Amino acid sequence: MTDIDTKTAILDAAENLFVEQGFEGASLRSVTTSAEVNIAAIHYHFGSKDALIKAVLERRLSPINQERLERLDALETAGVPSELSLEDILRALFEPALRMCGIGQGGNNHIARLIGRIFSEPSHSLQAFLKERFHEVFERYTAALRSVLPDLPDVDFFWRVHFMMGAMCHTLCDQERPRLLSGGICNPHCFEETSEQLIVFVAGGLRAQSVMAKERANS
Amino acid sequence: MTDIDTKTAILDAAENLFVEQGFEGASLRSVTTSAEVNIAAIHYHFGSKDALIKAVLERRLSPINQERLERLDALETAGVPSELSLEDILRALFEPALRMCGIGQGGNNHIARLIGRIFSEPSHSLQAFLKERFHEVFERYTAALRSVLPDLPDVDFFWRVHFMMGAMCHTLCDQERPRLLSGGICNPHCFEETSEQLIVFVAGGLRAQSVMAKERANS
DNA sequence: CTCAAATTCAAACAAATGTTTTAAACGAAC
DNA sequence: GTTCGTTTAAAACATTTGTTTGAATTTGAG
Repeated sequence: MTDIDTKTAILDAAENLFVEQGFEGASLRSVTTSAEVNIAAIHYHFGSKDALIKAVLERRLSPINQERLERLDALETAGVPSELSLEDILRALFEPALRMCGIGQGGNNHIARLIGRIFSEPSHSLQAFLKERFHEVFERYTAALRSVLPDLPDVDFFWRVHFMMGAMCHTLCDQERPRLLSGGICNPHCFEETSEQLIVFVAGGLRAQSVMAKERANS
Repeated sequence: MTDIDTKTAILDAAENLFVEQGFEGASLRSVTTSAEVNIAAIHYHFGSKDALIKAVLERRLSPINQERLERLDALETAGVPSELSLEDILRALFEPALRMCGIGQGGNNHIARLIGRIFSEPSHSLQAFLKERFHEVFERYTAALRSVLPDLPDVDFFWRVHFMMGAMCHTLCDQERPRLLSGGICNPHCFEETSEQLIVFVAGGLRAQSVMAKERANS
C-alpha cells in the first residue's frame, strides 16, 4: 500500500465518518480504524485534524467550483451577456454540486450532506477557509445573475441570493427529506428532477415582484 | 440562588456555547464555568448532556411552534379557507421564528443560529426529537399551503416546501451573511425587512409555473 | 429547633481525545 | 548489499471528556 493509497483511504474514511457524526463527533481513532491505518498516519500525511477536515472538503469542493467557473465561461462566451437566461445560470451553478455529490447515482452521495452542512458549521477556522474557496464563484455568479435581473433593486437582489443559497444547501444536506415529506412522491435520487425543481423554485423567487417596488406602490 | 436560577443559568450558558462551538464542541465544563455552577449540577438537573441539549432547544422551539399554531388557527377561523392568502400563511410560519429568535432586536438573536442549524445536525437522537416536535406544525402548514396552491402537482408542491425550509433555516442560521454579501445594503437586523423579503421570495418560488406542466407542454 | 428532603460542592472515575515520540519496515539509488 | 529518505508501527503523552460519588450545605415544613 503506497502513500497515495493510505492518504485516500484516510480521506474516504474521514469523509464517511464526518458525514455521519460531524467534524467534532468523529474521532481520529475511528477514522484510522475504519481506514485500517495507523493513528500516526493522519498526522504524518495531513498534520492535524483541522488540516484533515479541510483536505476532505477540498477534494470535493475544488472540482465542483472549477466546473462551475468553466460552465459560466462557456455561457458567457457563447452568447451576448444580456441574452443569458436566468435558468441557464442557475443550472450552471447547481448542477456541478448536485452531480459531483452523486445525486442521481447510488454512489457516494453522502458527501452532499457534508457540503450542505458546511455553511452552518460554527468553527471559525472553517468559515474562513470556505469564504476563500467560494469567493471567486460567488463573485462571478452574482455578477451574472445581476445582469439578467437588471430591474431588481440591490437590496432585494442580495436577499434573494442569500435565500437561494439556503435552498441549495438544504437540498444537498438532506436528500431523504423530500421523499419522506411527500410520502414517496418526490424522488431526490433523480438528478433531473432535483435539478429542475430547484431551478424553477429559485428562478420563481428571484423573479418575484420587488419588495421595495411593492412598498413604494403602497405608500 | 434557587434551583430555578441554577437551571436557567445552565440553559443560558449552554445555549450561548452551543451556538458558538456546536453541540459536540462545547464541553459541559465550559458550560458550568460560564454559568458559575458546579459540574454535577447539569446531571442533577438534566441527567445528561443529551438531555441538556434537548432542554435548550425545547425552551426556544416550544413557544415558536405554539405561536405558529395559534396564528394558523386565527387565520383559519377568520376567513374562508379558500380565501386565505399565501403570504398570510407564510407570515404566520416565519414570523414567530424570526421574532422569537430576536431578529430585529439586539438581544439574544444568537439562538437563531442554533435553530437554523438543527436540521443539518447529524445526531440521530436529535433528529428523532425534532421530527416529533415539528410534526404538528408541519402537517397543519402543509395542508394550509396546499389549499391555496390547488393547481400545483403534488411532486412540485413537496419539493417547494423542502426548498422553503431551506431558505428559512439558512436565514436563521446566518444573520450576518446578507449584510456581508451585499456590502451593507441588506439589514438582517430589521425584522420587517427580513420577514418581507423571505415571504416574497418563497411565495414567488411556490407560485412558479409547475415543472411537470412545463415538461408536459414540451413533449 | 428538628428533621428530612433538596440542592450544591469538591473530588475522583474511567474512558476517549488529539498529538508526539521512537523505532522498525520499506523502496529505490548507488 | 549498503545507505538514504520515506512511510508505517506501537506505545505513551498530557488533556479533556461525560459521568458518578459521598459528604456538606441549604431549604422549608412540622
